[in-house]
Amino acid sequence: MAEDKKSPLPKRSEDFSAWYNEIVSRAELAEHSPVRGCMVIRPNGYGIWELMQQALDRMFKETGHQNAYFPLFIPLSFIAKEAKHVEGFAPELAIVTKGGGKDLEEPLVVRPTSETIIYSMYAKWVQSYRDLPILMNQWANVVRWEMRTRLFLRTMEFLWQEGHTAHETEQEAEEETLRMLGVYRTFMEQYLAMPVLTGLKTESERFAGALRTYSAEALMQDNKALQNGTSHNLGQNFAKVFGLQFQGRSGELEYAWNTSWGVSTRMVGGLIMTHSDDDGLVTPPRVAPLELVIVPIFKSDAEQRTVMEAAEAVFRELKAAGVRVKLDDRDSLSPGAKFFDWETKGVPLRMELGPKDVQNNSVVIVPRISLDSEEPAKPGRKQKLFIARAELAGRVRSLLEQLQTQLFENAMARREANSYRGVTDYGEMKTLVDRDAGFVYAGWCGSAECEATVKEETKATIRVIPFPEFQSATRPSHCIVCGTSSKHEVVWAKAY
RNA sequence: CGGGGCGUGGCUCAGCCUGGUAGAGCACCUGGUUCGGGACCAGGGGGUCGGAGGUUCGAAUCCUCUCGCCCCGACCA
Repeated sequence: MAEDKKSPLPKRSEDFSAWYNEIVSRAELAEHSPVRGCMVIRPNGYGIWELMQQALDRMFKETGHQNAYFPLFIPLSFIAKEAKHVEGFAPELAIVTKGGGKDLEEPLVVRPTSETIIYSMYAKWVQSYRDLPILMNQWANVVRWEMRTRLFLRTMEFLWQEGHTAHETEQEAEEETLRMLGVYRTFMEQYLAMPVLTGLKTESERFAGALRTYSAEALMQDNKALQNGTSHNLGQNFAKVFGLQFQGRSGELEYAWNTSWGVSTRMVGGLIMTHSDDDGLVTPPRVAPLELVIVPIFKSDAEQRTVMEAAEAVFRELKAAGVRVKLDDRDSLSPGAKFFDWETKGVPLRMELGPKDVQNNSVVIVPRISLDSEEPAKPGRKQKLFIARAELAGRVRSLLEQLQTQLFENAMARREANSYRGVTDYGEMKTLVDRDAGFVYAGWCGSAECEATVKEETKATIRVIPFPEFQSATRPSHCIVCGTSSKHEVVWAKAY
């Protein structure tokens, strides 16, 4: 690397928080709005979100869901109907009390989530078991009055999707809850290249009004956990307060079983904190608004003509092959400046195209992170791949896939290297949590007291009671806090 | 809500202590030379210093009030 002429990014290892903020800013993903706690999502950031949306939307449709839209305003009385729900959301509600210059008869809540309005409507639509299941999703914005905010990770208004379903039986609802958690996991692994632990949330971390909450938890590069998506089995709690009833197969009236599940623009923050480095943003190709950028290089006018001609041909070829590609023809920046620019912005592949390449009928491609599957870089240099023009489209496709895979493998290796299994000594756990070691697997008796003790003493919380495939070969026998017999192996970590 | 910090061209900030009506770097515009890892030269445009009030011949600078933002702690996708 050359000496930075522009002020360098804060080092990830020295000030993670400043590093994160600078990446969001320099990659032009988002910025603060004039309103405290809200964010403006800029095209580079929104482009990532759009690709996330497209992939998820497809997956939701494939699992039988339809999109709909419910209103932003919810009568305050609706929120108040479900006791736990109000209790959970009351502190973070934004409430509209005036409209058209007059006090409203009933205050309107700006939705923090839409269970109440949606199930009140489902109640009108459902008569019989034949009307079930209802499988719907909505893409929307929601507002939760937060005290402290971070761009993407926690803002007062954020974008998300919320799936809401109604079923005939508890079992169907549970299957749906788990199916959608599985969809999230697949999406996070395959698109975000982000390994996640899935499992059950403890009672204290449960969604307000749910029977059970499941989540997908990822480990960020500062070894803090990020809850990246949740799926709730709501039981009949909302059905009962909104009269969501149907006539069952045997004739009597029954309450429907609901689920809800959501992921938000928080995932963009998770993406940044999972893959990015001291050179800037790193984006997995499948959610990269730009997969490849072509930087032409030339000196004389004659060179410019031949190089630009070749660059345009390459551009057309890749575009036709379905690659999200850009030709950076700005004449105000030197090639070197463009390299830095696109690196900061996280474009997966950079193509350098100069007179020599035109001569050789080849191109140079530099991947944003180095690929184990390719010729290693010379010491102190970036990995440079020389690719024949004839093989271009195919090689680009395969490099993008390799990059996607490499990112997932790197993230997985990092998570595993920062996971501690079989921890049985509370002192040891405290030490691990204190130095932000990552995920700590330990036994838990199931009591809220022990959970609260740890939270108070270490700031760590139970992220998840992991599904069997994530559990350790040897199950812990005792609760790490109180020493009585262990009910579950749980994963502890400090969280966002 | 408690603690800390900050509001000065688009951005980052200096000037404030020791009042004399604004500066730098970056960015931007024009022209030229450049171009394989952040180019250079020359010329140029742009701010009344968060807001209100006060002190003073004179306020970015001193005083009072006020608004806003950022960071750190208790809640949350």
